[in-house]
Amino acid sequence: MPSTSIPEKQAIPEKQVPEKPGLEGLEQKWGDRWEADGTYRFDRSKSRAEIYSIDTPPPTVSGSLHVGHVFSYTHTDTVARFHRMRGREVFYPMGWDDNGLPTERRVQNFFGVRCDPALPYDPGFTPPAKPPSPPVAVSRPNFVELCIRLTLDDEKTFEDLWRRLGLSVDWDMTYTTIGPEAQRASQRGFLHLLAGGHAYQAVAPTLWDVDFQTAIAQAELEDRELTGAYHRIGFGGPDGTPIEIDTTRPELLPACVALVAHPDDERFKPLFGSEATTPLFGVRVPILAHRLAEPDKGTGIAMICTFGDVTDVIWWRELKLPVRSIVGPDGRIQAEPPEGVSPGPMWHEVTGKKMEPARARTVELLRESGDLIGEPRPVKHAVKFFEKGNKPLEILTSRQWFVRTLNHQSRLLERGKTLRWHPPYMRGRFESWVNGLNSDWLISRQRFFGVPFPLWYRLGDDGSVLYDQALLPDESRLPVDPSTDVPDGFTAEGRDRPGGFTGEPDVMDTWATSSLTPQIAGRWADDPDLFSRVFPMDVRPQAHEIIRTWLFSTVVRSDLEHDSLPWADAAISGWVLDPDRKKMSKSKGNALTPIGLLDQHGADAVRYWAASGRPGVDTAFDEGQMKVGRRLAIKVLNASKFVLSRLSDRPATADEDEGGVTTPLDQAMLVGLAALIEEATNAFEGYDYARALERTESFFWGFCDDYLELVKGRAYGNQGDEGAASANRALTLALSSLLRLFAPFLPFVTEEVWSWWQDGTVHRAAWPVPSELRGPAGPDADPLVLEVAAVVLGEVRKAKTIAKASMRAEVSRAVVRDTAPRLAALATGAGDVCDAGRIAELVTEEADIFSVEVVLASA
RNA sequence: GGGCGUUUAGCUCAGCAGGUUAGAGCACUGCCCUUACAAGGCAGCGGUCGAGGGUUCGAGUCCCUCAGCGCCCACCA
Repeated sequence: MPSTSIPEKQAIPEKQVPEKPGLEGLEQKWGDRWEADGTYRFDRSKSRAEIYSIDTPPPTVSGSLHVGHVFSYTHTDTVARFHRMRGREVFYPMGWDDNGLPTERRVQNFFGVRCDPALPYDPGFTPPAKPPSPPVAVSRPNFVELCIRLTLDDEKTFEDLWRRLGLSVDWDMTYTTIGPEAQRASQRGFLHLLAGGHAYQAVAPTLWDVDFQTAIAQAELEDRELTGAYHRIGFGGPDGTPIEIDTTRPELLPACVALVAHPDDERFKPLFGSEATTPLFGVRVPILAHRLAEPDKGTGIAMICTFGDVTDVIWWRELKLPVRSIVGPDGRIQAEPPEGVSPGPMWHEVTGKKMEPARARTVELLRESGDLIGEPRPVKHAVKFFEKGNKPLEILTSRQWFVRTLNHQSRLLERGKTLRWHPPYMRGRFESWVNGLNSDWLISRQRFFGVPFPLWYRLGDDGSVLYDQALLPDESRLPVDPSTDVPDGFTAEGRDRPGGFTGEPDVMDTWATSSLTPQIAGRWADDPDLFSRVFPMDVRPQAHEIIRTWLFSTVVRSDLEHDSLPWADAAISGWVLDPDRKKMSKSKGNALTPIGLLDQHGADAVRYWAASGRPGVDTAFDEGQMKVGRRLAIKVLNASKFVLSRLSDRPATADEDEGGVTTPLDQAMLVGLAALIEEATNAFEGYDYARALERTESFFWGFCDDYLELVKGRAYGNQGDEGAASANRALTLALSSLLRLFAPFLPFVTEEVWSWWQDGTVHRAAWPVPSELRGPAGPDADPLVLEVAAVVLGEVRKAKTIAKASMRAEVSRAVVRDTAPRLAALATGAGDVCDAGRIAELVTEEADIFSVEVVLASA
């Protein structure tokens, strides 16, 4: 039997510089370590002033993360890391947006189920092993359970990717937009809106997606260019003369309620007040005047249908016209004709048809009846679609929930002005959206996987729904599902019985929930203490395309609920563009999965590319930049190795903190670095992480190429102990600052190097300040010393290159001509210049124009 | 139709308050195993800064006009 050896206590590794430093394994090593040490754990005992809180965008989990996500989430992470190092306690939760249509669709296909809100909850339900056809009907709670089950896997995958990328999220604070806390917050928020008169129910024309069979909000619209056709149709005029109108939607003829022309249009003035007769259906409709009718569009007179487009809605409302609707929720011409239309043969020709066939048939009929004038003329025109949909939207009349926005547009604009936008011009998008609002915010959806509206209605003795008698739950009951829960004062038997109650069947739109992400993440409904410490938050990072949805709706909710902005800053990120300058789509991005990029280039390298994309600017996808990032990370390792191995060579008695920086060249480098710290700090405070990175990187390369080369010999002791001590002291000071400056961008490699010689994590180390370098540099430090030395060294290198000589080649004599002050600066660094350039004799001559004459020893 | 952004080397981009011969990286060319680094280093080639006007001693940088590209918004029969 093999002896069981007691595992030896894990030896704490000596702080040391590896012989051959590399990037391999750093992500696993430090990822595990950060998790074990709780490096990014949020300390909720801190006060609001000490906390920096981030309203993280919850990615939609019914898909996969793509490079665009990696891009923008990296931006936020660099900012989070900066503020953490500045001493703020960073509240950086991660949310998953699992609520909504995309998840519903996946669940339906994956499990072979469909949701029927009328069914009771079945606690023992298990989905069939194979998706059956037709799908199994399940209750809403059962359906929601399946949605949650399916999204859990995605959420794990997403978390793994984020950890791999090095996001400094506190993974104990994740939330989901369908979880109980989110439901509680959503329902509580809704009840408050209702109590405050900000939410209301109305039967009104709304945009309707016939595939999803749900109402759609203005913010979810998308214009798409389609080829349609103008059809010229003759209406019967009052005096028998036909009135010609142009329409792209002749199938809506039976829904026609009026004709309309501009009030000043002389051609039609005589007709206003009289009636015309629709072709085929023979319905008499009034001829009216309205300013929105454009004389030069079509024939100058249009037919108003209920409803062909949003202009029809305006005409219908302002001209107080009747509704003559013909389209059902499924997108087909309904069975019964509307009032005023005969259920005769013409109606039978179109009823039950979808729009396209109905249009085709109507055109045939018009042609047969002689009411089609000329042939249809093809036209390209913009048609409104649900952004996630495939069919043109219809406008249907239905009962929906709205949140008032139109009555406080100006206050919302003020909020937008107070919010600090990064970059500032993004405010314009918010303002044009608010100015363009044409209806209140429609928040109800005729779907299932969303937060239910927390209310029921009384039923009349005849079984009719008494919409004005809503039954609301006490807040302590939240979250409730009215499809299974019972209102106070009723029993389950009363459901859907005359005299009883019925549950509100609709759910809230996904934006109605995610408009509360600050409240959800801050646990507003569950943990008021926490909420008071994080809200209003510091920053909302997000992409520009959802300013009109997510950003806008969050501002609305915070305004109504808290009378404040939800955050002080909005950091807007751009898109990732593929090489064709198009937005990188998921289909194209699939060839380049984020995990694949991380495998190939490493997290620090991918982050480097992402962080080089400036705030708000669309950025080209560029693997070349990742290679550059990787090279930078390797350079950090090697340069650090040089600096620190010098450190360990020295006798143990050498105390780093005691030594002074006495050499002017070292002092010059330190004051240059102090200036960099100032610049990088300012850039970060203005959310310009890209500038901070660019400046730091640029300094770092100069540091390696020039300063390191110049002081190398002296650091080894070529010029005596004091010079060596000064160089080594300056090198370690510089390395410490540079690592901290790079830490937000390259968290893995900087942490690795930090661990070679420092205690604790670099990510909780203090962000560098200029004084820590200006102090040791002393009051007489002159940056010119390094500048001139570097230029002279460059000229010497150039001479060697031209002579095809090695950089080690000896220079017997070098003559530097320059102005007196610059020569004076050079004189103080001459020892290092000669050392680095292997110059035997350095001669200076005063001159107006800089030049260096180099004589190689062997030449 | 209104608005915003953008247009700088072959490619990707800096150039923040106007100031000496316009910068970086990639790519390309040449040289160099130099004791931190050859998955490296050093150096070089390459641009009349979208077009045209204007302000200024001086403009890539400010103003006007125009064009290309992209985006946002709009009551597109």
